[in-house]
Parts: sequence; structure tokens; C-alpha cells
Amino acid sequence: MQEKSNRPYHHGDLRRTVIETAQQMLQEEKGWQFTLREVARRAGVSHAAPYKHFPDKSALLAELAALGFDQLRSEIAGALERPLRSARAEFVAAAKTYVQFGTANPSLYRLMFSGDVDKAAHVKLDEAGAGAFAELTGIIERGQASGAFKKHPVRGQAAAAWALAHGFTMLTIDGQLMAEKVGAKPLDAALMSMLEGLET
Amino acid sequence: MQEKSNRPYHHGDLRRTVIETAQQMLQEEKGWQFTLREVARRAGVSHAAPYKHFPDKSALLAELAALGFDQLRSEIAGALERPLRSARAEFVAAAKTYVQFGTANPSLYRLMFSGDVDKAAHVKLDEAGAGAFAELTGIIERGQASGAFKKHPVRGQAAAAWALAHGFTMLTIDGQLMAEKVGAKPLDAALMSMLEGLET
DNA sequence: TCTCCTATGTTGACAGTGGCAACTTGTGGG
DNA sequence: CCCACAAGTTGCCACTGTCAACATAGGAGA
Repeated sequence: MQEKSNRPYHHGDLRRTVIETAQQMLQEEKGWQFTLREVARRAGVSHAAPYKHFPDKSALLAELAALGFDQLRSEIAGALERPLRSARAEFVAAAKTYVQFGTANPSLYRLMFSGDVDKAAHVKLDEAGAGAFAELTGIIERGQASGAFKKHPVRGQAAAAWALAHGFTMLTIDGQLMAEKVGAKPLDAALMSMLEGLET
Repeated sequence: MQEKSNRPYHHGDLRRTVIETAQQMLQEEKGWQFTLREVARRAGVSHAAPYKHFPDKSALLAELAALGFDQLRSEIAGALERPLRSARAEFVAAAKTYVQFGTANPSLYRLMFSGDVDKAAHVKLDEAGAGAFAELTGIIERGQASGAFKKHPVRGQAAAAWALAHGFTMLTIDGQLMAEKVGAKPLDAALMSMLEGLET
């Protein structure tokens, strides 16, 4: 419109708006390959405005990934808050929450684990592995302490559990684990296999 | 140079040259986010020449991914060619070959499983899951037939095995499975866990 | 051998991108 | 009230993917 925008010259909260707009665009067809200019357009500012809040596009992507890790950790912690009856129940709850998060947010999950975000740009991304891994390590340690799990090296077991959850999430997002190919409840089957290896 | 290139007007084998050049560029820093114009420059042709062999950039990426799946399947088949003493040995050989392939070719492996290649563009990508999955299914079937593996639903077990191998590969490529975090031989630990679940 | 059609190159253009510099408009602190 | 800084805008550059029109072979058929 020829008439000036009624937004004042200073947006007031552009950093948050850019992040939220980018999060919305993650849900769209191009996933994290949206353009920063389109983010700026939707935020109602010029194409260069986001550069006052993020050094470059990669920094915005890193921020999105970091928020994703925050949310993942929060959901896993939430799943373990309720008193659980056994190490097995803890393990299953954490794993199912993990996979549920990834499959509910496929583009975000891909971004979180793409090589394209600059891990040096955001300390939270360094903590990414630490967070998920720490939860799993804790579950296995408690399981071994209670006698429910075999006393194998904890970190190797935790790596296996994380690899299984991560791999399952990625393959599901890719559409590689269709029911007609892998049966109706492949996650349950996968977790049972892993548990049979873990349990005494 | 002002002097004309000594390459004749018709390249003669440009499609193969574009593929090979792109494969080389996959090994470089930008991974599969190389530009088609740079591929054309390195191939010594104009920026539009590749469009006579590939409808668009995505089609070239799909071709690279398909060749990656060919190579992966070939390497797994090669690992299983030698007579193996047990179902366990088969399982370990296939899994280790899988992870070895992915960690030796990180950018190619990421491309193979990125959501960014158009699966409709190449029938081999549809077969991607079929190939790896068929190998794993075969190993588990043979293991169950010989009595080495428990008689659980095969496809669920195969899905678990694939998820573990895939997840382990992706996390390794991401640098998330450093030895100081997960111990010296995390893949061996992971495979042992899964095998303890599989074996009778 | 010639002609014609197709394959496969090239050139030029378009619309868009990421990101930078210089400038403009507030805002807040002293 | 003034000034320094934050946070906007405008304009530009070099590059991209892709398309259309044109140029140059190459091969098949008469």
C-alpha cells in the first residue's frame, strides 16, 4: 500500500518475532530451507532487519535447533516426573517421548541433527548430546542400581539406547518404517529387543 | 582465456562428468549444498548445460543418493558373501559395514537420508529402505531358522536393527558419540545389547 | 552423399537469495 | 537537552536456479 505501515519504526520485539516466524516456516514445505528474506517479509520488516539480531541465517537456525533441544529435554523430563514403577517403564517412557517429539516435529528434528547448523554458534547445541545422553545414562544407572538391568558399561548402553531412539525417529520421519513393511507397532518391538538385552 | 577451449562443442559424456564432479564436491565443506553452477564450471561447460541431462538440481541430488544406496547395498552384500559361522557374526558384519559406510561418507550418507531429495524423482530411493531392510530381514530370518535368534516378529526385529545402525551412524557423523563420552567401542557395546535381545 | 531431426551445447535473462555498507529513526541515559 | 547507541531502512553486490532462444554437431534415413 502506498500508505505507510502503521507499525512504528522500531519493532520493539523483532528478535522474538523472527524466531517465531521461522518456527512457523519450519512447519512448511521447505522446512529449514526457508529464506531469511521471507521471514523478514512476514515479520513486516525490511530484509536487512534480522541482521541486527542474528549475525547470519545460520545463527537463526542454530537458535531454532537449541530451542528444539530445550523442548525435547523438557518433554523427556516431564515423562519421567511421574513416579514410575520400574526401570523398564522409565526406559520406555523416555524412549517413546523422544520418538514422539521427533515425529511430531519432523523439520525441527531434522534441523536439530543436521550438519548445517553451526554448532560453534550456540552453546546449547554442544549440550544437545549431553542432555539426551544424560537422561538415558541416568535411567540405565538407576536400572543397574536396582538390579533390573545387567551391569554392563553404562555409557555404551546409553549410546545404544540413544542410537535406537534417534535412528527410529529419523527413519520414521523419512517414511521408511511404514506399517505394511515393519508391522503395526515397530517401536514397541524395537524397545522390547533393546530391553531384552538390558534386563537381567 | 581468450583462446577457445580445446574441448569440442559436444562434451560427449557430460552426464557422467556432472555426476562425478558432484560426488567430489560432496566431500567438500558444503556437502550436498554445492551449487550446480560450480559443478558446471568444474566440468568445463556452461551453467545451463547440466539442464540437458538433469531436469533440475534436485534430480542430480537424487541420482547421487541412489548411487549411495547402490554402494551401501553392495558393501553389505560383500560383507555377507564370505561364509560366516553364525547368525551373530552375520548380524555384526552387516551392522559394522553399514556404520562404516556411513561414517566414511558422511555427506553422502546425510544426503541419502535427507528429506531434501525428491524421492519421487528416482525409483532407487523408493528401494532404499527395501534394500537395507531386506538384508536385515534375511539375517534375522536365517538366525531364527537356525535357532540362534528368538522367534519374535521378524520385521519388528529388523526395524530395530536398522534403527540402531542408522541412529548410530547419524550420531557418529554428528560427532555426538565421542569416545570420552561413550567409551572406546560404543558400536560393539550397542551391537551386544541388541544381540542379547535377539539371541536365545 | 545429402537432408533433416534430435541431442546437446551456449548465451542471455529473470527473479530471487545472503549479507554488507551507509543512512535514518528512535530510545534511553547522563 | 544532547549524545551515543540500538534498531530500523535502502541500496547494492555477487551469486544462485532455471528458462528460452539460439548454435552446433551427430546420426538416421532416403
